[in-house]
Amino acid sequence: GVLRLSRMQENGRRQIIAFGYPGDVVGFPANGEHTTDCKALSDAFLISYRREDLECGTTDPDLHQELLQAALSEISDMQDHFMMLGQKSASEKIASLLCALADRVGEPIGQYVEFSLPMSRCDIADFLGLTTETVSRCLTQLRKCKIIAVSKIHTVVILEPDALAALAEGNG
Amino acid sequence: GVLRLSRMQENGRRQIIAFGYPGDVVGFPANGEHTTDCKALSDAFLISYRREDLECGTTDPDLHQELLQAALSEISDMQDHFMMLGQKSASEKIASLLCALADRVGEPIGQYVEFSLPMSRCDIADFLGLTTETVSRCLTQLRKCKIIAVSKIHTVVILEPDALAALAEGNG
DNA sequence: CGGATTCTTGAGGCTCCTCAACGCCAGTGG
DNA sequence: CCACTGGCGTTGAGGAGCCTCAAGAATCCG
Repeated sequence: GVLRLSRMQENGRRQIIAFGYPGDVVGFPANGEHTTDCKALSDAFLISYRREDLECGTTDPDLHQELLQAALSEISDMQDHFMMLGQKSASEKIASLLCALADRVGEPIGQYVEFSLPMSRCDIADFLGLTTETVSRCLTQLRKCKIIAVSKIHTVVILEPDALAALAEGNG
Repeated sequence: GVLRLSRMQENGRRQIIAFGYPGDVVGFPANGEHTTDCKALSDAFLISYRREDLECGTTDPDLHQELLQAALSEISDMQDHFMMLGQKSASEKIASLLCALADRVGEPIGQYVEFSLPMSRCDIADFLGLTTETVSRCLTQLRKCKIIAVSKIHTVVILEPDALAALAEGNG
């Protein structure tokens, strides 16, 4: 299923670090400490590994190797996320997220691409560094421009992928 | 010395991913691709490793292990950076950065802590997702509040570490 | 010194946040 | 069946914070 990885501050502020989709490796520890919360947004199937097996490279070199590759891939994804958080406007952030999800889990329906958003608007907001109101406004704006359609409340159809991609890159 | 790791977009927008200080491991590849620029802000001494040695865990398990630990630590640091980019105001971002640098490279001078900022205001801005003007304004505001002092233009003295930490956490 | 670059400061505007109200839906209990 | 409730999403009005644009200091370098 889909996982939500988040981190909280004392003030109650929350940042969603990432959404975990099937095939992702999650739960990287730092100094033996886990600093993130993880919640399943839908029924999920997890495979767990024992830390000793992972940290001691000698027992299973292949597994160790896979873990390293997963960590490197995670770093690269996080760098993309940085661009989004630091440099993009609200509508660009929304467009970027929709594009990324379409590539990741989109399914062709007729001539269009459709996917579900199992996370709430609030989750999206905390992921993108926005508020739920802004997320909602940007989505309705995209609807009005006929770039996307929202069939069910948590299901999005991409009508104009090129326009969406252009928006995501800041060329809208 | 100090390194600056950044990533560019086609539009000319830039995001500083991290500043590399002595002891840091930098240059994690993803899928064999390097997607970040790296520039030395001061004379720097680098140790390079051959990729084959790193990727093939069998030749040197200890080195491989160290690399994994470095990657995990990097992920943790990046998660902190997410909190900053997504959830904090401009002055909170500046305070957070100054706190982090003080912990990392601050040197006690008399009863205060001092350190140098080898990066330009523009670099700081692109690191925090702000503009140079906003960075400058926040710094002068901190000066006027007697929380910091700017002796030379790239040298900061922390006068009130507690106040700075409170600001960084959003309790200012 | 002169020129270039960086930093600072100011005025004004735009984006996004805050606060608030309303609609929709599901669950609950009478 | 309906009223009530709470959670979530949408929409609006207003304002704060940050950006844009611009000009003036400060610093660096030839």
